[in-house]
Amino acid sequence: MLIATWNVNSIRTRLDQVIKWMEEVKPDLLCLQETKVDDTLFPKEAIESKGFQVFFHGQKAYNGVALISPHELDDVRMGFIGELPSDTEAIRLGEQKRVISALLDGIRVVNVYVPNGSEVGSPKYIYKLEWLNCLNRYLEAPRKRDEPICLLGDFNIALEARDIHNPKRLTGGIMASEKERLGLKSVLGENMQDVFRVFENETNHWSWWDYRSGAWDRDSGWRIDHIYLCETLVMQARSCLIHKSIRGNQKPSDHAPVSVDINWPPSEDLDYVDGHY
DNA sequence: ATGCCGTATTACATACGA
Repeated sequence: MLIATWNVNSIRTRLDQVIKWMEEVKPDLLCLQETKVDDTLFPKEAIESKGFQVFFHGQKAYNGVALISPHELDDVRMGFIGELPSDTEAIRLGEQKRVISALLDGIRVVNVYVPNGSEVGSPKYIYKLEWLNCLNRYLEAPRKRDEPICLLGDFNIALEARDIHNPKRLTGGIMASEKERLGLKSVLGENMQDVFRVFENETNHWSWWDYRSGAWDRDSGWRIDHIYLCETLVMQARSCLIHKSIRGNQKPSDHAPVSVDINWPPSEDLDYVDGHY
C-alpha cells in the first residue's frame, strides 16, 4: 500500500505534473494540499478521465485539499465538522479548507494543510495554534472507531533541529517555535510516529525549498511535509521516501512529494527489526 | 538574507505563502 502527500501549490498549474506522477509512481492514494481552487473549478474530469477517483475540499485562491486514487475510497469527510460537533469553534476553523479524510482499505487517512502562521505571535500564529488544538479534538472520532490512522500532509512545522537547514538561525521562529512544536506533539500523542524517522536519522533531508533566495540551488530546505502512522500501521511500514527530484521539475511546486509503503493488509512473512517489520 | 519567487485575484499591483 503506497500512500503519498504533496503540496502542489495550485492543482491547476500543477495538473500535468500530478497526473504524470500518479502514472509513474502509481500510489494507491495521493493527498494534495494547496489546491488553491474553488470546488466548482476543480479539474475533476481531467483527473477522472485518467482512471482516478478524486475528492476535493477547496476554496478560491487559498488552501484546499484533495484525494486522488485509482481505488474506491470510503467514508470521505470534508473539514472539521465532518467529525466534530458543529460548534462555533469548529465552524470558525473550518472556514479555511484544510482537512479531508477517507478510508482506504480500512486505513483512516487524514490529509491536512496546517496553517502557515506568518510570524510568531501574530494573529495567524494564534490561529495556527488554535487550529492544531482543533485537529487534536477531531482525531478523537476515528480513534474511538478504532480505525488505524495515517495522518499526513503539509504541517508547516519542523519538529527538530535536524529538520531545518540552518537550525541555529531558524529555531524559535515560525515553523520551529516551541508552541507550534508542542501543539503538534499534542496532536500526535503517544501513538503516532513520524514514519520518515523510522528509516532515516540524518539531517539534510528536506521536503520544502523556498522559491526565493536560490534555496533549491543551495539545497537549503526544511522537512515540513510529514506522514504520521499509528502503532498498528508503523509496525507494517516498509519505507518512507521524499521524492526530491520532483522539486527539480520545470515549473515545480516548492514542495516535493513524500510517500510511505505499508505492508497492508498485513502479511505474516516480514522480519521484525529495529521497531518495525 | 523577511527577500531578489511563484500563484492567484472582478488583476495590470497587491496579498500571501513559509
